[in-house]
Amino acid sequence: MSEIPKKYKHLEVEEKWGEKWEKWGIHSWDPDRGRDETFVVDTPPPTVSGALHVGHVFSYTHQDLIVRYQRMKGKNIAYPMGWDDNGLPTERRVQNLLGIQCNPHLPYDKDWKPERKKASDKSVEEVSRLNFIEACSGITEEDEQAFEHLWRRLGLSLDWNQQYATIDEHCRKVSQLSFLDLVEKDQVYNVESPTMWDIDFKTAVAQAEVEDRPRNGMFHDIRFGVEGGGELLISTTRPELLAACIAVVAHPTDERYQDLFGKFAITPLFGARVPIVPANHADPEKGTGILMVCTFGDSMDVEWWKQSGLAVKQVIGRNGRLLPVEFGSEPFASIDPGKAETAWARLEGLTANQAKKVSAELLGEEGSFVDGHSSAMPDEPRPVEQVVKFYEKGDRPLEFVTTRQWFVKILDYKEELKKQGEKIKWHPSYMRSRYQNWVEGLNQDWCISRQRYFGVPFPVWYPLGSDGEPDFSAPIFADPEMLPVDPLSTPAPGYSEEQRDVPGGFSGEPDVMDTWATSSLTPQIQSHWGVDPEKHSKLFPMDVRPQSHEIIRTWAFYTIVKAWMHEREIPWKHVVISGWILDPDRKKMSKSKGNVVTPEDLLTEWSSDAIRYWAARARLGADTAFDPGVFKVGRRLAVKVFNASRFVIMQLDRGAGAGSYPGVENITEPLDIAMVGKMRKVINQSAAAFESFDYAAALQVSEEAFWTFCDHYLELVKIRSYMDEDTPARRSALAGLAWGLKTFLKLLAPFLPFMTEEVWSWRFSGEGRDRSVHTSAWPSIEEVSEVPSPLHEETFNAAVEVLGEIRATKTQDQKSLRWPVNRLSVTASREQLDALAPVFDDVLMAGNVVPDAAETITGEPGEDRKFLVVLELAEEREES
RNA sequence: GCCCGGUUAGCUCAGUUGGUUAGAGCGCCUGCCUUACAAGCAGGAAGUCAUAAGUUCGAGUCUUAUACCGGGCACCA
Repeated sequence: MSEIPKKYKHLEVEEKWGEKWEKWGIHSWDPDRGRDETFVVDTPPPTVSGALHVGHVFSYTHQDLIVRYQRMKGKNIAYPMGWDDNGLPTERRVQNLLGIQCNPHLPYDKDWKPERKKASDKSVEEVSRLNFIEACSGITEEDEQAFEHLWRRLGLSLDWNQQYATIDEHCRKVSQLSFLDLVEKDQVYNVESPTMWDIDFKTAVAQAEVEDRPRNGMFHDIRFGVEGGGELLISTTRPELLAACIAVVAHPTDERYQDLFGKFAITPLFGARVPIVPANHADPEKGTGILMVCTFGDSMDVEWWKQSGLAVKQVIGRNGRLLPVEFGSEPFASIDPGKAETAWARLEGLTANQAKKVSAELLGEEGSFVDGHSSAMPDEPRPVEQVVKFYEKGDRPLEFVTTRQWFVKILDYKEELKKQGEKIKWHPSYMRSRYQNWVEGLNQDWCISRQRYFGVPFPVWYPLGSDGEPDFSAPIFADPEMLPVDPLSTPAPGYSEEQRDVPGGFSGEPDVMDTWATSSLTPQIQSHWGVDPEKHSKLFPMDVRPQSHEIIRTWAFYTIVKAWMHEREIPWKHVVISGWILDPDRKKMSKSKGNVVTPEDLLTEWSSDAIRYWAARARLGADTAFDPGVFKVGRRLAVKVFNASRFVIMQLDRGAGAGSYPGVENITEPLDIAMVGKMRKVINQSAAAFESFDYAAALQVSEEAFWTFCDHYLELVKIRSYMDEDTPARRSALAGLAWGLKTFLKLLAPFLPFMTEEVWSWRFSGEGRDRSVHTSAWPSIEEVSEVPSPLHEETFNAAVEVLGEIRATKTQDQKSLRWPVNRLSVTASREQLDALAPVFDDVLMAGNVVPDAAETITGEPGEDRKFLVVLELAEEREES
């Protein structure tokens, strides 16, 4: 039996329990238990190259609350930790930290070692692909350690034996298996077509990674000639794409342009002859009602071009600069190639933004092919508010560039995917509509290839013709036994390394998969789909996917896609969505706004339990303010657990001897019975809340009951438990205290894992499951099935109310609460007095009323139906 | 334009199927060293439940509309 400390030192205690839990292995998944008794969590793998954020603490705590409850319910918990280290964020971080850039044409240098450079050093070193990948791996390892340290301090009950990283061998293997399975099922294809392209990262991006940003654009009215005479005026914000114009369109019903349909327009500057045709997407209300279609200004252009059969005029290159163009022949035919070339000479090589200005100048000067006008711009450009698509991590607008990419077919399956969403339970339920909205709005297949280096390679090669050109229509796929494979270091099946990149040989696919192509497989990764069928059957489909709402359209959606395509299954039964942390201005807290607080500092200052309490108060899905006021309340609750437990255990040790406390069969006194009666409700409500993932409601009901237990029950039972003789009354008090405290420690254990474990260890720790409060059985009303129900429902409240009146009188009289009462009379209805009678003696003792100086009077209840309490305080107080 | 949340005390939030006088904590004010806890305890002040109409014997709760805040989707020459 340990000595009970007087003060709580959270840093020491938290470290102690972190180590013990690890040593005991109480968070480990047991592979021998069946699916039915297992609770499986699809833990979000954080982007390790991002900053540790208080938002992480918030949402990971939510998962842990649910997990800890399920563990106490006896479930075998599968709660792994994954790290999302592959992909762009890591590449960016490595480029910045080490000042390196990948040049895939350089050979591997085995002597090269990554070194951090000084912030002032702006130089950039080029390294080979493999050196670059090594550097990325090194940096992510450091980052992962920082996360792990925070997770352990926060008390997340993760199974550290079950870890994965999205770039590790296992994840590469599963990702490639997934790809090959989709090839087999004919759900992927590669095609050369216009794709959204980030000109800075020089990679394709998927629809889900695109965000709209408002921008101030300029409408340019441009004068086009009409073949056979006449002119028309189109409005555009992208004059720099004029050379890419392939047609001019207006709405089929637009009166103004009926005569022009079927004719050809002549573009200014470049003299291209383009058809004038009707198109439904032209809005007569907007601009001049007639517009140019370019390859490609926006997604409408792409769509219209696809059904037009016209050739592409690509003028924007992969770096966002205007490409060299030869005028005079298809597709850049011109009625005046010389003039076109002169104009283009001033544009070629410029960025889109620079070209916009220069184009306007050129148009204003001499661009027109219309008789009687030298200028092709009758008016100055006018400002217009527009919305432009950006890659979510990018700084410049996306362009549509024609490239060869791999796609997963999702557009064909919108209905099926919506149905999958309906089979899953969303918490809160309204989050389902975000998923449904997204699926309904899909307009592109899922582009999974990225022109990056630190990612999972495609297990694909292409045969080279005698001309050395790859045949993309006949890709060579890896055999599953080869996985994971890097097609740039391993030759294609049936070829030798000498045949790489030579005519008649083969060439490896240089692209890597998008991060989401891997993280969409977290259930399959954890369950070893395709690798270990038995393990897979024990872990899949999973129970719960915790995540935040901004990645419903990516992580949740793609995971649902993969589970459906591979096995026609839902990946998990429940999705639980955490909200965001808002700063006091109600804006999302983010690194860029500079208002991020370091999580480690918070834990040090307030204790892990206090921070967990704050997170636990937020309902699922609700955005929550960063509020130190709530940390304080959490700390107060933890300290209260500490002090109340000290008191209860001191009473128990004194009255019954350390460790051998009276059991619940001794609970015979009406007050104690009434306390048990109240607790039955609390136990039921808390469990019901946890079953529906509403940890916040569970906390609320347990917390409130605990304060009542401390402020009222402990006060009322105190004097009886002080008694020196071993009477049934005292035994009942001690039994009530012991059961009550133990029950509260369990109810609060998910929220305050450190404090409750600390207190549990003083006297309640036992054998087997009872070694830790966190593996002990969740409270059940079965434990107190022998304790009778209270005779009156209101007994406990009556005691609290009358004692409250006594305390109020003393306080208003500026006397201490132990001040003696000489006389007391309580007037109330028959019914109220019946409720009070069994606990009246406890009330008198707690109120320090002189024995035999109290009376109860049956009368009309007061207007407020409260007890009418009249008392006379002692004049003097004896010094003790 | 379509869709989803939210609006309750100065602040942060509860408020089940409609049911007496709308709750808690923080903050504020007053008092109290009380054989667990001053990191405490007791008490107090403080709300036109965003607005309007409706349903009802009765609305914070249900319906409709509006306003504001936040978010999602679509469109965006």
